Amino acid sequence: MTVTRFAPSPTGHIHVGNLRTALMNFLIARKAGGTFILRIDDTDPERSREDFVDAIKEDLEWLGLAWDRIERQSHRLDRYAEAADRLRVAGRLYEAFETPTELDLKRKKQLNMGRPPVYDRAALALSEAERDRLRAERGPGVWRFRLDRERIGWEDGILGPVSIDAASVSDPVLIRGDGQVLYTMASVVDDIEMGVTHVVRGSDHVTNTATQIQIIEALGGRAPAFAHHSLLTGAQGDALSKRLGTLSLRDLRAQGVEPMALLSLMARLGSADPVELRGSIDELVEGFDLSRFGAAPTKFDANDLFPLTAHVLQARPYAEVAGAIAALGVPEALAPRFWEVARENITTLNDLGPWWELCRDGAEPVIDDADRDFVAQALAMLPEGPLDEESWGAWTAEVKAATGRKGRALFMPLRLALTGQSHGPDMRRLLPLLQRIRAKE
RNA sequence: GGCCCGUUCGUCUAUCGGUUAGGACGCCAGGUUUUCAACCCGGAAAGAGGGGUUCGAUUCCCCUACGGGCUGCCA
Repeated sequence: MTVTRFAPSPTGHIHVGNLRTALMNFLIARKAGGTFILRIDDTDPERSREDFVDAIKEDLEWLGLAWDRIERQSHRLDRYAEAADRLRVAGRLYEAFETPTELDLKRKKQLNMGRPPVYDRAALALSEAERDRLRAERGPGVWRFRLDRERIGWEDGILGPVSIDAASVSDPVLIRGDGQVLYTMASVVDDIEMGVTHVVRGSDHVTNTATQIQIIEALGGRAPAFAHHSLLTGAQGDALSKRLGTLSLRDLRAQGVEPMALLSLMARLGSADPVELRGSIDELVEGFDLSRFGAAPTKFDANDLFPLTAHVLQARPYAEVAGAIAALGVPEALAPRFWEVARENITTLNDLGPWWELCRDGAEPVIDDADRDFVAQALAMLPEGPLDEESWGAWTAEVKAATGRKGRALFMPLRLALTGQSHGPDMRRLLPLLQRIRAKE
């Protein structure tokens, strides 16, 4: 049974980087017919916020990434405490009392001497009496996991064989001085107890994986299959984290990005398979292959989302946008035709508004001096009363016969006079929708 | 500074040592369309640099440069 999880901490909104992780885990579970767990990493009560939990769920629902199970780490504190006890008994957890300032100093010293900034394990040499004294003086210490100093290797689902020497890594702090359980610990305990079989996460976790493998083994668990995807960078190669403000899912949604456009891109970006717009999540599942992803940092350009979004919309039946169109104030009698006409000329649903305004209010005519007489003559021939899809053809044929103009010289001045712009929907179908023609007034 | 990963068209990438270095997106040109889009067709466009190994390196090894990550009582 394949079990994957997405474990966001509710300290902010989900952004494209998170989404990539979430999507990969989701797709792996779906493809294997397994379970996808949404695990809210809310062990830190100071920074976790309930409104972010809601926002995360809302974003995932918007995308259609349904979870089979939801877990909250804040409900599992006793499990972490129990695991910590087992590690203590096994002699793998030791209390350390250095202050952050002291640690910082140690690191700087090591760096100056050209040595790796690895915790020196001074606390391991403390006697019982010294520990009691420090505890009395400074309060409870932090609890560090004693790493076995050997090379830790695994077969990574994306990176291939990876190995890290534990001697180049500090013994990780698992429990803070105030008793707060840290990510490294909570994550491992949950993965073991929830039966997680596959973990996909960003390559910023590679070193964590090495230490977590040892913790898992110390707890008698079996390490899941790990895979680390590359991190996204901005289009210029700059770190994406600097620009996350504009790349949260909420912002993308507000900009009109369609879920399937976003998912189609994220499921393929950085992989050897081409980005193809998929119509459904099932199709995404089918075409997903983790082993096709590369290890190099991946440039992400939000602009790539818009052509995909335009494609999504062009294929969308009226029934699915009826609500959005009604919200613009388009009368029901006009709405289906309005959609048929406008959808080929929009990038996002947000672009619908201006087209409706054109239909409702008409446009300030644009008339070239050279065409002034021609346009006036043509407008005089435009029939009064309701227009239909035959009107444009009949009218322009009549104008053509009267003026001798044809082709672009015939049509473009009329388009400009009626719509105020040179681009737009098919005039034959647009004309009947125009509620006002200001050039005529 | 240490550790880990990486570097092929603008972008994402293919190539299990011998290829006219392929595809996709984007871009450009043409066709179609009264416009735009869509669609069709065509085109431009790439192996970071230097050493090895080899009959032969994009491919294997080393060095350099560059990029990303980690080096937290964050996740």
